[in-house]
Amino acid sequence: MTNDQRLTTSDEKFYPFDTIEPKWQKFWRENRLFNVDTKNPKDKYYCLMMFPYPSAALHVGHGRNYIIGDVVVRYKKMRGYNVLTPMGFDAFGLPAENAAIKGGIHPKVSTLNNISTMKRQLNQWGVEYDWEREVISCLPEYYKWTQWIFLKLYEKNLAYKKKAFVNWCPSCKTVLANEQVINGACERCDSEVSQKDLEQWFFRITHYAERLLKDLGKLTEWPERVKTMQSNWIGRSTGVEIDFKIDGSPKILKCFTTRIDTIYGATFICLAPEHPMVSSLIAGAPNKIEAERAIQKMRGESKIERAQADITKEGVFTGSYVFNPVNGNKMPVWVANYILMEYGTGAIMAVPAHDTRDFEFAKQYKLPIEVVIDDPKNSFDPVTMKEAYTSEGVMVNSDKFNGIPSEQAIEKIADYFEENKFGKRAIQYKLRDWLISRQRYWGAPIPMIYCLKCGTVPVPEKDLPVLLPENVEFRPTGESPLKLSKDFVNTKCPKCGGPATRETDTMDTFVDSSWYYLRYITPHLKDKPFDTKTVNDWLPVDQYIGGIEHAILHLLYSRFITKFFSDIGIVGFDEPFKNLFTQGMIIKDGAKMSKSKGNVVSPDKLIESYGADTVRLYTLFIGPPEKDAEWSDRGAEGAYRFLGRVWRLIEKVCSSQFSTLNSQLTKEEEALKRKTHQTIKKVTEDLDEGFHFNTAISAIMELVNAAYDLVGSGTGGLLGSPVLRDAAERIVLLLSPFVPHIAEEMWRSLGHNESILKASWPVYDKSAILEQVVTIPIQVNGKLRSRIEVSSDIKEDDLKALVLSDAKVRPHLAGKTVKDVIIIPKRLANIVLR
RNA sequence: GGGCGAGUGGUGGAAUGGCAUACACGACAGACUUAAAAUCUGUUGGCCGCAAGGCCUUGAGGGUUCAACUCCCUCCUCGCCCACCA
Repeated sequence: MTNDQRLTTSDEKFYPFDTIEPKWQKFWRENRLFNVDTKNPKDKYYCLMMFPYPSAALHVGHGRNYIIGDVVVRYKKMRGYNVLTPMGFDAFGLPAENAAIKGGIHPKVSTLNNISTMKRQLNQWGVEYDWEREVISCLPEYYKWTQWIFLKLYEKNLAYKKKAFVNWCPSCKTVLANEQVINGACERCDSEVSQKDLEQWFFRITHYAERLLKDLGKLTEWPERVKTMQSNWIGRSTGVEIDFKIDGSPKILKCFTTRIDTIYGATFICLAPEHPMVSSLIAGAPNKIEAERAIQKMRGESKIERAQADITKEGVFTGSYVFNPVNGNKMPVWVANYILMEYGTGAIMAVPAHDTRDFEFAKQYKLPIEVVIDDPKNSFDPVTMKEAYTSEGVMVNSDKFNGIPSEQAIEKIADYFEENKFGKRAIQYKLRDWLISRQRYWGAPIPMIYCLKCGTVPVPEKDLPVLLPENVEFRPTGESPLKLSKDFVNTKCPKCGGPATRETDTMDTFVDSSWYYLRYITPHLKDKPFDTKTVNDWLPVDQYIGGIEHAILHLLYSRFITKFFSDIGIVGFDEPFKNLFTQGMIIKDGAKMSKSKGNVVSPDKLIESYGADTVRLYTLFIGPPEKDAEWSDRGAEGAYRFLGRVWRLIEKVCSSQFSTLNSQLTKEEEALKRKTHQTIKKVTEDLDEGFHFNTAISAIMELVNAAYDLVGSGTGGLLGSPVLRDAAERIVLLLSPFVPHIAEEMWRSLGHNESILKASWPVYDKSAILEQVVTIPIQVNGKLRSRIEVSSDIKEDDLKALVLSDAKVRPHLAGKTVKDVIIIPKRLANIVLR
């Protein structure tokens, strides 16, 4: 029997969660406790969870995101914030279309069905939203504005069409953005991605590369990890672009390098096989036929082959030479498979002595190696060198730059290049423009028209939305299914009225999700995507919560769109998300939950057996929320047991008679009061300083245990003490963000008439947490030997004396000299012996 | 190859220079019960010891410190991200 099969066998429930949960869910909704009037932004707090793609059903892994968000929302509400918490669906996308091809159900039908299932699940979890603001990206009232954004980008020359080698997924039969290619494979289906020369629409995100990078500095409340990933993805590097004169040609060959200090060691040039100058450079080569064949072969290598660092380097000499501007040396020009056309200028100066790849290539093709940087400890001989020396060092064989440290030479030689017009300083980014065309049906149509007379014409704003036709064949052909719809394709040119055709590609769904957080603010506007003033009142988002898998894609695109909106003056901020929290995955049997692996834990059954509060509590208690965590049904059972314990405690308290005021608290009452206030402090700090739900919950567990200790079994103990009643009320309040249904029910049982959401978060009393007596551990040379109880305001000298005379300590001091006694007030004493 | 993160009981984890193993799961024992479940009460890092107590223990090794899971150095293992990026 595995540890998950044995669930509670008792039919008896610890408490009637099956009646109280639906009851309070209905109550919260009917009383509109989570609905917000955006006209009143006083004390606003915008808490946003990444909206989901509507797949068949949610599992407990998805739940973590929404539960975390719901805790934040409820906590902030109790702290008096006006909390906006909207939800919607990222409803365009491939899975629905693939399902339609397989099962024949229209994507719109299956998507809307899935949405209603997911809404039911979200409701059952007790995660509440302002559903009046729901946005669904596949509906015309939403994608009209996605298309509008395209037009605005086009207007500003930030959307453009070009023919390019693009990533093509043969299984999804569509192109992919660079961000969607993982190790040369499709991020969705893992098929090997090939290259295709296609005419496609791009967004000029590179125009924003510098700002996207620089402004990461403003995002002080984002995880470092996400910022590092974005910064690596943008990949800024500074260097020099060198103009090489070609022997026997008036043309110039440009190369980018970050290591201009090694220019004297450059012995040849390498071009990417796709470099536009390749054909003219090989024109006069003696081995022209052979070279052309080799270059064709290199071009045919797939991205996945090319991406492997251990692939054998291949190259071929073009027959042409260029001159090294610093010394006039003639350098042969090669074509090599390790040069990428997409980066830099698609051509490099090769410095075999100081670059690992160039070294390998030079050895293979017996090209000269010239050392120009010496390691202060070693001197290199190009003949015996086993590998390239890529670190810094001292310049040698570099004419007037000899003897200076190489890192200084970078600046000096760059100046020298600019003075002599050999080239200029340049900045390169790894970030590429965002390819947004998709040859698929289930997406927002790109609002462009092609007229034989007028060329490419944008759809006028008044004609939006360009509606996605519903009667369409879904068979994937490698071209957009929209091409098959004559009614869609054939149209009139908005300029000349003549016959014209529509663009049939749809937009990447990441365009839909790059602006949805703005639509929530004024979701029903008919004449614009959002109202600028209201959006400025409510954004940036105060807390964004979602999965780490969006660290680059969605978060980078959203930042780009926001900066664009800021530039055209329709928003008054240039970063959309102030705080970002990325939660870890829930793992089952060592793997991420997925239908294909068959390790999905459905919340439905768990909620049926234990209730939503149990699922919530366990999900929050499982571990630090930013880390991955292994799901165990047994753990969930423990959470259920705890809620049963709390329920019975409150029952006991409710059925007791309470004396009004005790003149003098007993020792036990003092202890419970202190523990209560310490717990308020701990839980509040855990919620304020981060998302430390697991430790907050364990603190409440400790308080419940302490209360039980004092209640005793049966009727004795503290029952009837106002201190106990006070503790009970605080327990319910502290628990309420985590387990809202049971908390609401117990709150009413304790005699309150208003929702616990309207109650204030408890505040701890500073004087109540002070201990009059503290236990001081005593160490001798750092080893624990004894403990003593002392008054917390004891004087240091008195404590020293007590420590040295302690019965358990004295034997350890025998025959030794006390060198020092270290006292850390209220914490610890350490006797240092010689 | 580069970057980031992690490594603590049988398990999830707590402690960010000051009592290592909080809280929970599991296990064991007891109470209740005809019995079981549930509940309640204990015990539960390892070794030695009847006990008092002692010794060891946070991936390995070294260092700083009165004091190190925590800081520094070297190494090992795992995870994630990036990767022929010039």
